Amino acid sequence: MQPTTLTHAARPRPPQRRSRVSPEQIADAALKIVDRDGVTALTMRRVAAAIDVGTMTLYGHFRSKEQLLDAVVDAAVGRGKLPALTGSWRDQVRALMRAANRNLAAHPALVQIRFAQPVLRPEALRFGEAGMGILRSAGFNSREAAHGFRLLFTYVFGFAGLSPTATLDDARREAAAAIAGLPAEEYPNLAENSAEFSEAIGGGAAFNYGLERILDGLESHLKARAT
Amino acid sequence: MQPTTLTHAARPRPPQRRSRVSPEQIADAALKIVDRDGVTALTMRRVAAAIDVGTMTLYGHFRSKEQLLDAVVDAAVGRGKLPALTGSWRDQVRALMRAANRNLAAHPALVQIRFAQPVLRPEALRFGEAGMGILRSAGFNSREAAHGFRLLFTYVFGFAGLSPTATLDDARREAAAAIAGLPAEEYPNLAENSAEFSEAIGGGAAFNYGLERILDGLESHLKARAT
DNA sequence: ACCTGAACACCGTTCAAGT
DNA sequence: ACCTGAACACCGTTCAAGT
Repeated sequence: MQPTTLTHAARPRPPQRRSRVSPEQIADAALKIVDRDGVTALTMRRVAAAIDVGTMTLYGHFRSKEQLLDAVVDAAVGRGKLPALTGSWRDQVRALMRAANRNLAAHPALVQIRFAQPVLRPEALRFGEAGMGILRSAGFNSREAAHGFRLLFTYVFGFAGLSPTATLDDARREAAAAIAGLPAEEYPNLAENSAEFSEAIGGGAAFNYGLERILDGLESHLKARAT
Repeated sequence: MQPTTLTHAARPRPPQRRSRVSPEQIADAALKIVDRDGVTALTMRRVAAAIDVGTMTLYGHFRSKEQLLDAVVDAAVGRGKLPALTGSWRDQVRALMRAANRNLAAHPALVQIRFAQPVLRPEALRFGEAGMGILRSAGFNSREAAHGFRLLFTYVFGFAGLSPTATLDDARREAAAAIAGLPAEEYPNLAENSAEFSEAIGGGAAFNYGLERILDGLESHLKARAT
């Protein structure tokens, strides 16, 4: 857009034919928008403007916005590397799920995208591969490992999806305020445990409590089968 | 719109001043659209057309589309009655969660709406009230009950969110196809357990397996605390 | 060959005018 | 007082024209 002065390259053809954009550049720009302003802020026009390109140029790389969203998921998932997996199966599952939770927390919009369209792309399936491997090695049979992984995946995913978009403290205050507005006779248990209920709507302690209960449940199932 | 002939009411004032619409009528019409065509099909213009009213009339009852969505959630949640709660705490929690799962399955769009905006409305909080009551009575302390309910809620919600929008069989076929397309050396555990992995992505058996593991985990925590 | 402005068929919502 | 058409500032995407 602005006149550029390239001192090191004085070629006969037009100075900068608009540096060709790659699909990766586009996906990165889209991910940045989505992380900063949420999934509703992601429009083709805005992505194009962010990389200083005509809107229609994006359609040379992606057939539709949906396909661009797939690429955004890939970009975000690929960025989160799997953790080192050592120790007991329980240690390994814990590490894997915490890594997934961290990655989803870093890219909250992933969850919303995931809901609109199931993600069965190679990058995302690495997570399933790792989980199935741990559970099979631990002694779960094929069906149990599959269901067990699904349980863990569902929890991690649901937790991220339910995580407040505002700050956690604000969300807790809102929850407490909502409970305070209820008739206490009709909602005695919420009224009595309002602070704890509001505290548990998110955060690391809540995540870990749930994860450990699930691991307890899987472990007791494994032991019951062994005897 | 069309000229109507009202034989039974020949009043001096205009024949049918456009029967006044209530917020409930609007929310019901919106819920019907959302259940039939998904949340992306829900537009103010379409809701208005469905009840044969000018688009702007809706804004006489709801300040914004977001507020209308809140009312849609209320309408859907209010329709699903809480089940009778009898038996052990485990029986009661199971019944409650299965009812919630059934209700979310009946209104898949609820999950998407819920992700966009936390739902802290009285109707929705009845579910939390019931859950907290059961867990407190079972002997969990305030903090444990809150975290335990959050775990259960997260699971039920996540399960519904991850449930395929297409038919379950189609989704399973797609998952199996995606795994078949992966390099087996890099994804050995998915390749070996492809059938079970695809089976576990949804359905009653998968839901129940996860729920029972969570209940196992909560129960072992309760017993450990008792000793 | 590659890029892209104009245009089309939609949105949610404001505003001013209808009755 | 209640209702609502026109208009505004947006969308995703098609199409035809630019280079």
